[in-house]
Amino acid sequence: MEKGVSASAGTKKRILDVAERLFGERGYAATSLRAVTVAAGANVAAVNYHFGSKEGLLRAVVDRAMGPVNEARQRLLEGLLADGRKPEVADLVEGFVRTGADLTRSRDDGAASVARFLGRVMCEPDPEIRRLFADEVGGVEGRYLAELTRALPALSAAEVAFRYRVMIGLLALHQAGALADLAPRVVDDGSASPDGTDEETERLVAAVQAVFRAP
Amino acid sequence: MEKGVSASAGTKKRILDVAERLFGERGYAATSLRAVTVAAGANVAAVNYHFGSKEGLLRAVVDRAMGPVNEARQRLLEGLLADGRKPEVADLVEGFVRTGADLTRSRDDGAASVARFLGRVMCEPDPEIRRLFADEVGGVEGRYLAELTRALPALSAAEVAFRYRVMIGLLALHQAGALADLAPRVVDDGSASPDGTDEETERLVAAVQAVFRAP
DNA sequence: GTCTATACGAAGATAGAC
DNA sequence: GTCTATCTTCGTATAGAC
Repeated sequence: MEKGVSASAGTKKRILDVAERLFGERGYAATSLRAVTVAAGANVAAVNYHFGSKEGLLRAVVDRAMGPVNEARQRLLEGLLADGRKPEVADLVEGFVRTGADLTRSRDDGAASVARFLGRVMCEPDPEIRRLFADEVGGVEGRYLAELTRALPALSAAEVAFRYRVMIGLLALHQAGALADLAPRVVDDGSASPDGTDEETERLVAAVQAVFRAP
Repeated sequence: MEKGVSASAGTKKRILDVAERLFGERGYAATSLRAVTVAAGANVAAVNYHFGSKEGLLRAVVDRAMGPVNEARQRLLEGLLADGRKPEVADLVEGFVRTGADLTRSRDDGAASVARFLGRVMCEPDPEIRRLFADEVGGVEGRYLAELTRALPALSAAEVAFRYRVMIGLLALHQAGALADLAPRVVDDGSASPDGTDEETERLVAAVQAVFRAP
């Protein structure tokens, strides 16, 4: 237990890494534990040992993936609320979307796969998975919803909640990569951003801000 | 072939109905042919006989479900283009979204299940399914994209295409019922619409219009 | 032609031996 | 912690009853 860097700890991490990638690529239901374990160089039963079940593995992957996002959102919200300031809707939206979308660059390995995984999980229809995800995410997200409601006194709570769901939904589709191929893409006209900034993320932020700006 | 209302035609239709419902509830990958056939009171092999394969069944269900939607969109577009008029963005969006969302009421039975099925299929990650769906839907949707591009000369083609994908994505989430529970719903404050009109659809139309209105 | 009964090989998850 | 064995369930194929 000293360090845990025996072969075992490596196995556990490897399973998490592979599961994250495969769940993201094929979806949770369509991914077999066998596919996960052989790709991780582990035995089929190792999953049951480490995580109890397939759903336990999913929960562990979600935990690990959402941790940094939740922290970033927490910090960002505290920044926006510092000195008793009243945060702007545009800033709340931008912060929320960007902390999700920027996930792609925030991890050492498997950059894109975390994002795709989370987006994919958010789109899963299975009520059990939805509940699992809501558990993990509920706390911080709820605070954003509360702040948005406070910043939009002209709108009914139901209206704000709807737009909030639109934001989460679009973010999920974006992260899942589903937004990118829901329709034939227009050939890129050379306006691709040169360095780190992602054009699609910018557009997403702008779109969600537009939704919240509506009367 | 005269009428086809022997017991057989009933079986084929029943399989389609059940598949539509189950694919919508659990997703395509997670639905077994056995679950479909026992619920339809038919034999496992009947699927293979009538549709060739599981994917053939999916294709048939998509065909049947999208037919009326494509027709409605086609008619609507022709109406907007009549007399050489140049359609408004707001009308294009409203027509497109509403023809999708109103699907719920347009079918005799299994009203909601068609919509959920289509939304669910649109969210499937499997590239083969995406291609299948694109085949079915491409024609009419492409015309809407073209008209939107024409109606928004100030925006780059890539920007219009992005917003178009946002529209499709939100519609898919809405139909899949995913928008409804992506976040804790606010308790309905009694403002529920009295008769047929769906409050959520109205909000969706407004949200998408807002996206297209952005600079 | 429609449909059923049944079988096959592959792959899945889990339990228990080691 | 790992491996093996087992039991289930999957999609598909075949043969024949109506």
